[in-house]
Parts: sequence; structure tokens; C-alpha cells
Amino acid sequence: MLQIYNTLTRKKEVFKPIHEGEVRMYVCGMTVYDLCHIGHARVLVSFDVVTRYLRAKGYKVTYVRNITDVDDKIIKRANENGETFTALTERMIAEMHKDSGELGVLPPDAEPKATAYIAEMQDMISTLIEKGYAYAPGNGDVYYRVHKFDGYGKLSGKILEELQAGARIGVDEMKEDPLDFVLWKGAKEGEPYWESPWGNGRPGWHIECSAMGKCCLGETFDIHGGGPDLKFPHHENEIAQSEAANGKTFVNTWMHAGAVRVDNEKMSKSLGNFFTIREVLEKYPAEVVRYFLISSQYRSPINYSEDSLKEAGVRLERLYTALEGLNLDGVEPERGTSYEERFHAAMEDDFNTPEALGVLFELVRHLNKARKDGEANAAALGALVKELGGLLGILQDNPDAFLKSGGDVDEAWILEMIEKRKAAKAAKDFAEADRVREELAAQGVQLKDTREGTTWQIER
RNA sequence: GGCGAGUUAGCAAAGCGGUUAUGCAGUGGACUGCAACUCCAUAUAGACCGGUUCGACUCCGGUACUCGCCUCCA
Repeated sequence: MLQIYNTLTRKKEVFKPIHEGEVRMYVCGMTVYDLCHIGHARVLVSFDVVTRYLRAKGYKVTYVRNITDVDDKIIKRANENGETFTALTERMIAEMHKDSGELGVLPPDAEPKATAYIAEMQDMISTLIEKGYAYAPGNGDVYYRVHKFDGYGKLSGKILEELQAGARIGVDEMKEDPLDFVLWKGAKEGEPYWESPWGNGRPGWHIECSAMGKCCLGETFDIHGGGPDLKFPHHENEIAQSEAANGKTFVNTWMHAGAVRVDNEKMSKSLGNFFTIREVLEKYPAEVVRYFLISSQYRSPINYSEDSLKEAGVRLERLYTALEGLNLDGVEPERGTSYEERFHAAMEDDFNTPEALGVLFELVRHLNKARKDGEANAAALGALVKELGGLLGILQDNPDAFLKSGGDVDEAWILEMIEKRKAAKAAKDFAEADRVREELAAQGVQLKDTREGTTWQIER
């Protein structure tokens, strides 16, 4: 029985999709004006695990992850670069796809861009105006009348009166109330624009998700996810827009990933303390980065550090080492073990990946012991390790390839050295054998003697 | 100030009202020519103060501290 923590109700709930056997999920994606950082990676990987697991449970999942391809930051950056905003966004979308692919994130079923849904957004804005939830004061902007919507604050736990205190109205704005937010933004000189009943302009940020969610998944859908900082105001505003316009519950289950921190502070663009996925991938294998991201529960904050990445590498290495040399082709996974059962129990408890990994390590110890009793049972256990790892998006690489990766050493030379050591050992010249091993170790190559001979890997 | 989350062994990170989380690191041992891998054993926990209970890391209350949101941010 799958349970998911719902931000809206602040508790774990038994998950029950609207249509039996189907899950419709929308996750807020990227604003494409720069490279993705590790915080983005966490959202990508967390919801990738959710998708993989739901599919493994037999649900037909429709996963939509939008792209914000027009907004103030994009326009600003494009101007700084002296390029059109579309040139910038196209480039960044390609970079994002590259990064997410490296991290083993499966592509979503749909990836709608804001600029492709301008008409739908305008329709929704018109509806909101008709119903009295929005107004166009005549300066080219359209605003949402926050006080008109009863449920405002229900997701983030905000109280209107308290929000009021800090709210301000910008100089060019004509809001009735400081809390009102923009649905349509009149274009200034030189800015990209679309024609509209309220003048040339572009959509506000929040309306795109309301419009695209409706178009891609319907007026009410099962899961809406995103990063921790989107809870307010973004998701709160989405609820206000969609529920006012459609007159229906927007989303049943709201899921938010935890923040990625650096030195115990949130990693964010505004603090400037972020690491891009790109730069982290230069130092660590992508699967290690992914392992790091799933090594704590998706809602917990996670601290980015060299140490934690290093440890993720060592841990993943242990898992791969267990699979090393096993021929899993066509091998049916061992069924009926408590490991499999406990792994699923962990995942069904709000996608508890650290606990699931704990079970995987116990299974691996069992497998390592089973190897001594012959290949057959070990392979079946290995197939189970690989199957369960697949639900997390790890352990699908060739173990040998993983263990040998990350070094910059000529394999022919290594094999030559191994032969040299073998000869020295045969001649009982252990000093020479050790010298050869140390020479390899100096290059990061670690030798492992097995019954079948000597293998090697790159030391982490 | 308002709202929310958290504080677990050297480090990371889970579950659980009574019985080993798990991984890394440490210690002892097996294996090995010696190592590595692997296996076995083992020490080190539950911020603080109260309460409930036969029994609390786990439930309740309070205190301290940390973090997040309240402004663009995944």
C-alpha cells in the first residue's frame, strides 16, 4: 500500500489515483536561462524515482515536466549575451537534456514549453476576469485578486493578514492589493511580446503551470511536484488560478523535494553558492551523483560536500563489486526473499530510498556469501540486486565498466603489469610483485586477486 | 515577527514503545606470500528538562539550537 506525504495535508496518505491504474503527474521544471545546478538535479532525480516506482507498481504514468522559456531572467540574460531569448532558451534546454540524461533521468512523457501555450493561458486569464478573480487596470498588466479566493494559503500555511505586512507594490504596477500577483505582464520597449486583449505582453510565471497542467493532464490530476521553494508563492498561486478558473480541485497530492545545501545553507542562485550539474559531473561519475541524491529521503535536506560524494562513490562501488563477474543474462531474479519484500515496503513508505538502500546492502552481503556456494544462486540474487537497483535508476551499468571507470590509465599497460606481477609471484619474488602492485596503485589502479586470476579497478 | 521542518553513534542516514538499521571510517579475526575484495566479530547513539508507561531514541509538554518559507529561486 503506497503512502505519499502530501504537502497540502501535511501527512502521509494512502495514494489513490483518480483513474484506477493511472497516475497523472506534473512537476515544475526549469527556467532555462542558465545551466542546471544540483538543486535541480535533486528534483529531477527524486521525481524520476517516483515515476520509475509507480510504473514498477503497474501504474500507467503520464509524467509532465514543463519548461519555462520566457520570463524576466531569460530576457535579461539574453540581452546581456546579445542574443535572442529563443537562442538562449534553446541552448539551455539542450544542456538540461544532456545533464538529466547523464543522471539517468528518464525523459518525461511531455515537456510543454510556456511559449507554446500562450493562447491557453490567455483563455484562462479571460475566464478569471469573467469570474471576478482577475482584473486589468489598463496599464497592460492583468492581476489576480488574491482576497477573492477563499482557499488562498492552504498549501503553504500562510495567513493573508500576515502576508500583507511585508507585501509591496512595484512602481509600475496598478494592483488593488499588494498581495495580488501578475497573470499577464505588459511588454516594455524591446521586450518579447504576444498580442492579447489587454495589450502586447507576456504571461506571468504562475499561469503557465495552471494552463499547461490543465491542457496536458486535465482540470484535476493526481500529483504535482517541485522544489521546496516553489511551495510559496508559485504553487499557492497555481491553486488559486486553477481552482478559481475551473471550479474544481486542482491537485490531490502535492509533493515537494527537500533543499540541497552547501555548508548548511540552501544552495540557490540568489546566494550564488550553487554547483552546476556540469561541474560536479567533471569530478564524479554521474551514477555516483545520482546515488548521493537518493541516499537520503527525498523530503529531507541534503548537504552537498566532497565527502558525501566520495562516500556515495565508495558505497556504490560495494554494490557493483557484488555484481562483478556474475553473468546475469536471462537469469530470473530470486523470488520470495525478505529483501525484496522489505525493499518494496520501504519504497511504499513515501519512497524511502535510504531504507531501501539499506535493504539492498543486506541483500548484497547475502549475495557475497552465496558466491562461495556456486554461481547459480549468486546470479539469481545478483539479478534481484539489479532489478531493485533499477527501480532507483542505479546499478544498470556493466559492473566491470563501472569499477574500471574514472581513471586515465592505459589498460594494456595494466594487463602487462599484472602479467609481470604474476611472473614475479611464480618465482616467489614477492618484493618485485609488491613493487609492481605499488606502481599500479600510484596510478590509482587497485588489484584484486581472485580464484580466477587477478582483476583490477580504479580506486575511489 | 508569522508559519513549517529538524536535532540519532567519528561521519552520513533510516526504522521502531521492549529484540542488529544500513554504509563509510575504527578495532579484533578469517582468507591472502603480503595486500585488496569478501566474510565473521566488536566498540561508539538518540540536544536538554519534565511527563505518560512495567518499559521511550520512538508518545506528550517545555527549553535550547539549526534550517527553510514569508522577495526571484528546484
